[in-house]
Amino acid sequence: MQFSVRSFPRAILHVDGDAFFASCEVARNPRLRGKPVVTGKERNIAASMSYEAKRRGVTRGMPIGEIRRVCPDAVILPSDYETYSLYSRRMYEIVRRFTPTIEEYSIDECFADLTGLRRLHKTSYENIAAAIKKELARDLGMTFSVGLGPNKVIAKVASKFAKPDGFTIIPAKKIHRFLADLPVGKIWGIGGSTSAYLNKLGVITALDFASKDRLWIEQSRFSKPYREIWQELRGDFVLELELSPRRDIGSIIKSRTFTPPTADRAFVFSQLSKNIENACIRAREHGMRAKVVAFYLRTSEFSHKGLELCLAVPLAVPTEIIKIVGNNFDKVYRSTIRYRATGVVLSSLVASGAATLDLFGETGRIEGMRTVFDTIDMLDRRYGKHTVFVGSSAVAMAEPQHTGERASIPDRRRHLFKGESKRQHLNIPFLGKVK
DNA sequence: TCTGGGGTCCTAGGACCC
DNA sequence: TCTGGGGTCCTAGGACCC
Repeated sequence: MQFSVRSFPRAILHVDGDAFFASCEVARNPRLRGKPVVTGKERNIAASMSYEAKRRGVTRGMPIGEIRRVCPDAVILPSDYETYSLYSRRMYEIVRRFTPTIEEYSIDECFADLTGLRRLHKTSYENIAAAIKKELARDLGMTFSVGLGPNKVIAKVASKFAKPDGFTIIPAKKIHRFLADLPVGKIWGIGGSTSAYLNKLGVITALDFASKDRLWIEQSRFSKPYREIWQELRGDFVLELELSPRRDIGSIIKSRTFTPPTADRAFVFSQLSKNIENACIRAREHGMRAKVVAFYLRTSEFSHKGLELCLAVPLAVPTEIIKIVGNNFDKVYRSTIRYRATGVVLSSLVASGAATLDLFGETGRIEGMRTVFDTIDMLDRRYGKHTVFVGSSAVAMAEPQHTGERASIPDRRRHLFKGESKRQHLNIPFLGKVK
């Protein structure tokens, strides 16, 4: 078989969190270290378990009752996706210290392209990969299995080769050694149906597949994804990384014009609230919080007037920002002037990760809100934006004739925040009660 | 009105992933 | 190996138009 001559025509890294959810729980609460930890209590089945729990016989999907039987001292916790996604963002940020070319593949995995970075870091690809792995463990308090290969498929083989805490380098010339004993169905992208078909054709191991020639592949009528996997198993680089945008943007602007112009204070403020909400969604998408908030009102004569506010604590929580802006709104608003637009600028953004290294020491109230809005972000991703929205934006959401939005408002748009009282219990129909 | 090739768009279903 | 829900990608086929 003819594999690539060079070891790393491209140097692709795959990083895979070990027992990620359980590891996040341990990282957050060091007293759990060394104990059998299981998450998934809210669904009554194990979603993720520490290696201590795995050694005691706990498996994915095992009912809680059975877990207690096989491992009576298991620490069983409900899933806390807000925390897991926070650790996930931190993971990406650490990898980004070494390369901007990263694909955020899933909550506990990413790919990174190290090609061309030997000069910058003045060392080999292997040493760069080792340094990334070391910083991940040091800064996150959990282990990762890391694989380096000439493409994504081989990098995946490498990271799976030794788990947990694995570190596997597969230069193109050594690929065949790693594929010889690997069942073809273990390859990323080859599932049960295709491996059954391959087995019928006499292809049992990944090496069997990689050794087939192009004519055989064409005659066997494989679709594009399988032809690409076959190429990558031979050492070619085919599957591009789907690059995830950097999160450290400088500022976020949200503005909206409405017609006709109006002097209605409540309406203008609700428009501004809606912009703040949208800007905060953006900030949280990027894992950032603002230290400075500016808002402005544009008059029907196209002049505009605004105010810049410095926050004591970096925020990406709309209710807090809306409250602060509300306290300063009348410094800008005049009841005799008709307005045609509002806008908000969030600037001096800081990464939530950096700003929250002392995350669990922050004030309870804001921390509670952060959890609420992480949950809302999750619902937005799942059910579409503005499934839930804050009370002061309700007028803006419900008046399509002013904003040009479609008139129909889906049933699941529930008004969850009554007024601006501080602590609410949100009745989110899909999740039950969320605090 | 018919024949026919070729393009675009949409949908359904299969396969696979986390 | 199974559980389960949600999402993406690809392909094939149908409808439609020129």
